[in-house]
Amino acid sequence: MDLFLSTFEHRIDKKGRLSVPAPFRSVLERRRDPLYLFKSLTEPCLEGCGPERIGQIVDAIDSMDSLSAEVATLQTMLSSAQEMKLDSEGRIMLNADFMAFAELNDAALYAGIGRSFQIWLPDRYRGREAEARARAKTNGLPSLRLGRTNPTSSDNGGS
Amino acid sequence: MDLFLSTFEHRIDKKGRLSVPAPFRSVLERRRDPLYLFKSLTEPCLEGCGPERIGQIVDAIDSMDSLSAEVATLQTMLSSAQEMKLDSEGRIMLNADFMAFAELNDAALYAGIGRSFQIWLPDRYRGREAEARARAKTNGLPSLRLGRTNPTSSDNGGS
DNA sequence: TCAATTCCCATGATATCCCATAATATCCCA
DNA sequence: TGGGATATTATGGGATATCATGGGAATTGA
Repeated sequence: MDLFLSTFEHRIDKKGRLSVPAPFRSVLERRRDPLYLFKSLTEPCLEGCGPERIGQIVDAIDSMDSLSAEVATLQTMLSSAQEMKLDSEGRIMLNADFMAFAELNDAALYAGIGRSFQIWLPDRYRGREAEARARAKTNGLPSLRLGRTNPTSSDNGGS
Repeated sequence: MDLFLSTFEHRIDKKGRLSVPAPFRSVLERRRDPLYLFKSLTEPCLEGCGPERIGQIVDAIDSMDSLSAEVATLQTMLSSAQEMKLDSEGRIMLNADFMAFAELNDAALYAGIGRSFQIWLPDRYRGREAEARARAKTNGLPSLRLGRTNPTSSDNGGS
């Protein structure tokens, strides 16, 4: 299983182009997956993933009551989602909406979080990381049960 | 699986013409599908889709009690549906009924939601989006029961 | 005949393609 | 193991194609 891991900071050039980290590209290429980006529902960042997650959202909508608030939320995700075409150098172009939403200007930080990754304003990401580490020190770790999954545990502490 | 995703805002010119976003056009062209529009049953917007969705509605009606209120509702969708012809530049012309229903004047916002898309008055759409995002922040994300791939997975926090 | 469409062409903005380059990482062989 | 040779990567810029949009002319239809 190949995952999106580690962080990378890249420049956004005058034309709005942004290189996708080569390790992320090779994950997608190995799976012959296109890349999708959408605006996070909860944080000021963009989310990147492959088609399977998009498909899950589409299927979930079809199986739910179309008048529910949850469907509206999921539709909001899809309406901001976009299949990104990479140029021959492996770069994407962020549209104005994406740029404004994550408040990006001339640089972006990729943070791999397993099955998906996020794109942040670099300074904001580093601030959040510091906060998260401080919280871990005072509040202790979230319950993480690693290794041999015992029968009842829902594995992948995800996200 | 090619889907209608992302949002696009386009101008409606003095002649009433409105460009269909190129990515939406290429989805339809790839499938050699005509484009259908109809008035949403639940919201002040237009819905756009290919023939398969129209067929689903027809099938649903056929399988229901023809005297039920639901059938009358679904028939309303069909009776407002119209096959749109695109001009050589990929534009459609909205009739007066469609324009009035969605309260459009000189601009329209396309919002892709997977297998179909919607056409909104831009400001109204953005208001709805803001509401949905606020709701997601306070109420949390809909629990995406991710596929049938892995019955034990607690969804790893989507956005 | 008049109004409303449809066809065709023009145009500016913008995305995409293709090439170049510098820095870094990887390879290879002594 | 070292160190030069080679490949990869991120980045930039000019040329080209695509797209949204607008307007005039031809065509339809009542």
